[in-house]
Amino acid sequence: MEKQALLDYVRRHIDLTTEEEIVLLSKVSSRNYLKGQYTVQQGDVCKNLNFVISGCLKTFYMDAEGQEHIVLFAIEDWWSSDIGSFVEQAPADYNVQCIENTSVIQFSYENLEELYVLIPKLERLFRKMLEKALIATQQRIIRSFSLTAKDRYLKFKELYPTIDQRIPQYMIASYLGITKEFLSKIKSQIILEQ
Amino acid sequence: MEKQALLDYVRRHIDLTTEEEIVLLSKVSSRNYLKGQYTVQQGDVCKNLNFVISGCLKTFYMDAEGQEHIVLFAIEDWWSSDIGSFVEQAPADYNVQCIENTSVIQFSYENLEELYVLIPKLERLFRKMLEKALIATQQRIIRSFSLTAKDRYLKFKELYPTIDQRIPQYMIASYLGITKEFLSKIKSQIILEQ
DNA sequence: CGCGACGTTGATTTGCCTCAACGATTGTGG
DNA sequence: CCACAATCGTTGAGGCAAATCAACGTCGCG
Repeated sequence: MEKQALLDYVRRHIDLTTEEEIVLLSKVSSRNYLKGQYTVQQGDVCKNLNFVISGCLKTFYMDAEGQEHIVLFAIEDWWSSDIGSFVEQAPADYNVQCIENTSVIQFSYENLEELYVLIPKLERLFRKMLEKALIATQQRIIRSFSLTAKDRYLKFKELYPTIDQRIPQYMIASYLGITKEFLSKIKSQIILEQ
Repeated sequence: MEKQALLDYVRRHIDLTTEEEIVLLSKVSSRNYLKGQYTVQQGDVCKNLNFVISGCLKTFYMDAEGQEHIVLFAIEDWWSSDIGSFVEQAPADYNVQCIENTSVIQFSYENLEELYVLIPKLERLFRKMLEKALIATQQRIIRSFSLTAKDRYLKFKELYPTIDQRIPQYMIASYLGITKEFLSKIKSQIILEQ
């Protein structure tokens, strides 16, 4: 069942006893979303931290002009939430929406706080997850400042080949910080080159 | 002495017993750097996580054209390191350099790993620190995509008024992802407006 | 079939960069 | 105490990457 994928993930980072694994699973729940559904909306408090079993989500900011700016994509084995809203239990700055039919394991804020007490090793798990997320996010800032749009796109394909093939181009453009028109021009230019 | 500032910081996030505080302090060391000195250089393995007591550091990436791109500034009560290099104990992508004479408390990689075992509560402290860092870094990406250079500068001044007054403009320009010339033009434009 | 979602292409505009020259300030050694 | 270099900031001319706007193409689906 779906929770097995979560256990596999956890076991790659920390060692839990069988009892601890049972406690962990007793405090999470699984949920399915349809393509297009939101798991968080700007202004709401983000109640869950989601571990993605299958499918794909985007976390995005909607600016004053109605433009979407994608903070991150999440696919299998990734975490998805408005983390600021979740940890502060404050209104969300971002929207999180399913790009495909999506299955997740949910940690509610209260249950996760309980779990940290029941299984202190989980602090370590999430510390490591956050380290990775921070490193990746810093690298993305550097890429956005030191590379041209074309090179950012090529790097994106290199880093996330599976995502590139699954989602519409206009979302990739948003993630890269460019318009869909310009990404289209970049792609035709790349095709001409080879 | 300097280590008091670290204790104050720790106490704001977790509760340690007196014994634990003593253990913690026994595993860290304080160090002073002069303006211009590096705490990490690109290619070296980052051996320490630094908690800033006084002074200011910049973490930056030097690209193929020799241009600096600033990942973050760190002042009093902030953490400074190439976190990717530190957690993987792998060659650093970034340089960390002191912009002022700087005093830090250092956690060596080995001592921090020991400390996580001796005082598991520290996992929680660093989890929270990383949450904050990730949230701030995500917000910076959104700002860099949704705001003009001028608005990013105004936001920077709003978020980090003390940093703005302490460091040369060309570093702020680098942090904002623009050239020093263009920041100069932005500033003169702002002055004209009021 | 026809509509909506997504992608393409071209003309024009613009935000920001590059390059170059020129201050202003500080520090340093003769 | 002054020359001078180094460091940092300013200003202007010209150029380019990417945005905007608009029109059109394509495909899947109710």
